[in-house]
Amino acid sequence: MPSPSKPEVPGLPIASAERETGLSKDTLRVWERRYGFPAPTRDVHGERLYAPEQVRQLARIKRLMDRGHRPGKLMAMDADALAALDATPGAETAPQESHLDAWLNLVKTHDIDGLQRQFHSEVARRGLASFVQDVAAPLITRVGEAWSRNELGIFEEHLFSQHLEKLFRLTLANMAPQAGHPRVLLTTLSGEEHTLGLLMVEALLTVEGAYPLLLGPQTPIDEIVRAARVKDVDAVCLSFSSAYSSALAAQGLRDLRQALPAAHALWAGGYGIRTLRKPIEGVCLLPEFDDLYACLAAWRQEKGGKPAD
Amino acid sequence: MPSPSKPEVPGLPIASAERETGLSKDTLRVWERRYGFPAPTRDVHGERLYAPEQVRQLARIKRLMDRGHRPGKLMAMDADALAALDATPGAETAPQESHLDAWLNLVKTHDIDGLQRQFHSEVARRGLASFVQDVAAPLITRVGEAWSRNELGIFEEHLFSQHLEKLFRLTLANMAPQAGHPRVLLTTLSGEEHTLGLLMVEALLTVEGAYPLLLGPQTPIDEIVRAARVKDVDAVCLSFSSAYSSALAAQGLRDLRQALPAAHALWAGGYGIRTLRKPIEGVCLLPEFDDLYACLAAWRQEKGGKPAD
DNA sequence: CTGAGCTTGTCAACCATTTGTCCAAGACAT
DNA sequence: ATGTCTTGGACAAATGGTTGACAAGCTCAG
Repeated sequence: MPSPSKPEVPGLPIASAERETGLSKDTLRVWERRYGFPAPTRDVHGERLYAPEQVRQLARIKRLMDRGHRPGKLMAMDADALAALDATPGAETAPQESHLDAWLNLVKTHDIDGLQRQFHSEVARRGLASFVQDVAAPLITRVGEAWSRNELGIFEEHLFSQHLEKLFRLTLANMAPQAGHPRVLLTTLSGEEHTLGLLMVEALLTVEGAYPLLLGPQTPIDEIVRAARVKDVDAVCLSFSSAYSSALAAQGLRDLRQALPAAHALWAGGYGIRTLRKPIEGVCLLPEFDDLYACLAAWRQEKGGKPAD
Repeated sequence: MPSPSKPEVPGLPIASAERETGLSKDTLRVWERRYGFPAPTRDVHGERLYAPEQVRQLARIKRLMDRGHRPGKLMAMDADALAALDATPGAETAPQESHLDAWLNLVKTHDIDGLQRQFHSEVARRGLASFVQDVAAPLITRVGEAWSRNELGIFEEHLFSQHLEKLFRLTLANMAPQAGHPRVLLTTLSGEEHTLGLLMVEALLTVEGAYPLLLGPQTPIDEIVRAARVKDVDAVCLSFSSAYSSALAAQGLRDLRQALPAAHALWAGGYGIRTLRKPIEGVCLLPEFDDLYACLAAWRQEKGGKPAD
């Protein structure tokens, strides 16, 4: 049925071109007059007929114009040059600082409703990744400092942690499991109770299209090994809070590295390893969140696995 | 119910053809007179009977007209040429558009669970503002196009809208009411049923720290005026989908502007006003989402009001 | 930082064609 | 009678085309 000879569509009328490209009829005509570019054929009655290929190029030009390019330059380019220009991303955004103080006040005054709403609000506002790096992490630090300065009680600190945790669990539950790669087991060593670090890493991994497996805190080393084997993960990622002794962390990492088959990578993140000087054989240290991205990229390149999309 | 094998379908009367195709009786008759195309048989009394095949072709013609083609040319084509034209992709291009195609597939296959998860996931991933501009809006357009190409039924389109709406309502409910400025009343004029545009604007306003007041669709003009007065809003924002006639939109805006005290600003957004040429006195036209930001900034500067934080 | 000059989208004026709706008058069935 | 249908004529609105003008925005010296 699909005849080998293409039906060869004559072309789209100017109204269609306008709809498809978002360029007004006037503009289409004046471009033709000035630059000679959209050179549509004419039907028997002299009305314009734009070839689909032309329409596609016009739409591309429109997009580039919206990015700030000027028509005159674009018209002088051929299709290839336009395509090259089209593949260039934009800029990033910067975080805030004074905002954090306001939040600290919410914690101090036990305004849990306001806190919860602000959390949700901020996630929706800036996206999960930015929330983790630019809001949650700094805020946790601030709360810790405030606590050590005795401006906050344990009660407030726990309240804060619980609500932040609730937010992460709720948000992550709503996100698709993705089933992407790499598969990463998330846990902490015995003695490290803080879960928030794990949740933040889980969030970042999910956003990046990886497949995090949250095991919860305080898993004994032999159990971590068993879980890694059973779940066939690509990497094990441990989180260390600032309260954790860096010497203990180093020892634990060495022990785990020895017990864990080389097929599983071993990553470690969090404030607790910031003071570690020497690299540990076979362990990837991620003192900053950005290091996690680099680590992910490296794994994907090494594995040759496609980055999901 | 009736006999299972009944190829003997005499045809549909003109009233049915009108319902099926969306073309008025007058139009059907005048086409027959002028182009000779819909050539229905007649019953004993000389009344028109349209064959199902004809009705199908008429529906296709109607869809193509909605895409900017002119009736006269379409009538001159045979069924094959129409099918070819129907299948011609318009301006479909773009880098990450492949992503949108995946979503479109979810819609086509009624995978509502997957859709819902993907929605949540994407909001968390990129933040609400980016979701609105870079995902929801393009996706709505794509769904509309797919529908006009008959790749989607009305059922799928409604399912899609409902779930997207649900997402917005849930997300917005979780965000802080903010109580910021300006206070903006959101609604549509009578005849415009689409709510999604309003919800998207509500989302952007919320993110920007304004105070949106969602009134729901189809509010009569005098009621809008009353609501604006009672709720003491700074601006009224109307949304027009692409289905809304731009002439009607212009008239409605003029009428409302006249009835609305000058203290309330009047904004209008959506595809439906993209083709409006002349600015309307005292009305701020926002064909693109970015224009909303500019409009907000302008209002805040003019009012000298502090930007909420 | 400013002004001259170029760029560029929009609009007006005017014409031709297309096209949807309305109207008048008659036919027929309920 | 009343409502729906048919026919054909008339007409206003919309669309498309051409040419010319112009204001707002951008660029680039000075």
